[in-house]
Amino acid sequence: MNADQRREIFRRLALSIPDPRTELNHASTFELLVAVILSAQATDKGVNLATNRLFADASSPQAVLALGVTGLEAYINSIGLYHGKAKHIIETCRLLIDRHGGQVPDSRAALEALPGVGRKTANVILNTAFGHPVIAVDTHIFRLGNRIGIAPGKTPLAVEQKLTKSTPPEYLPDAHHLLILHGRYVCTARAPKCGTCVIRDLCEYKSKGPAT
DNA sequence: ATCCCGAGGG
DNA sequence: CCCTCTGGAT
Repeated sequence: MNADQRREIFRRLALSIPDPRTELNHASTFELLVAVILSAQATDKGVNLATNRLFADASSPQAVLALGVTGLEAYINSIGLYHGKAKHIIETCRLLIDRHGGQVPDSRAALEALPGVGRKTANVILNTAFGHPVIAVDTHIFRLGNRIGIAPGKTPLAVEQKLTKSTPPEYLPDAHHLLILHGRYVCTARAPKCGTCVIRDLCEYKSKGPAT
């Protein structure tokens, strides 16, 4: 796939997705961090259902820490992997207070030092909250990179590096959300909606059905 | 490589 | 029923 094709793909995605932002409910960077930790192997819809109640009662590191693991679990036990996530979030709140004055840090190293925060979550915060031109490679973007052929790679990190290198600079800030939303609603894991896909003719996926 | 682990969709 | 959902820690 060449540079012109990549630019055309992002141009069309930007036209079809006018508001490329996260669908995770949040009113602060701290709330976004908690929501992104919860979103691992879970749907945004399910996360929002839990965080709507959680953030109404506890919207600061101090308030969430005060809930304790068991108290926090009561809000998030409808989400998969909730026990581990509760422990991580409580520990993360403690570190935010002890090391960062209760604020969410804006460096990759400091973010990845927080329990429950790996490269993907750190990249989401850096991009969404702090405007850094980085691309968080989640399950959707990993799938699209390989399926479309825009950034094939065996690991999420390999896909991220190819995307970072090959994405037209003007699309880098929004690339993460353009790709993830396209993956969520059109280029789905199970039965991709190739019939209504705006980049169908530029895609390398071999199993496309007939155009509609 | 394996474990964590609930809800919704096909 | 099986697969998938904005992964991370061990």
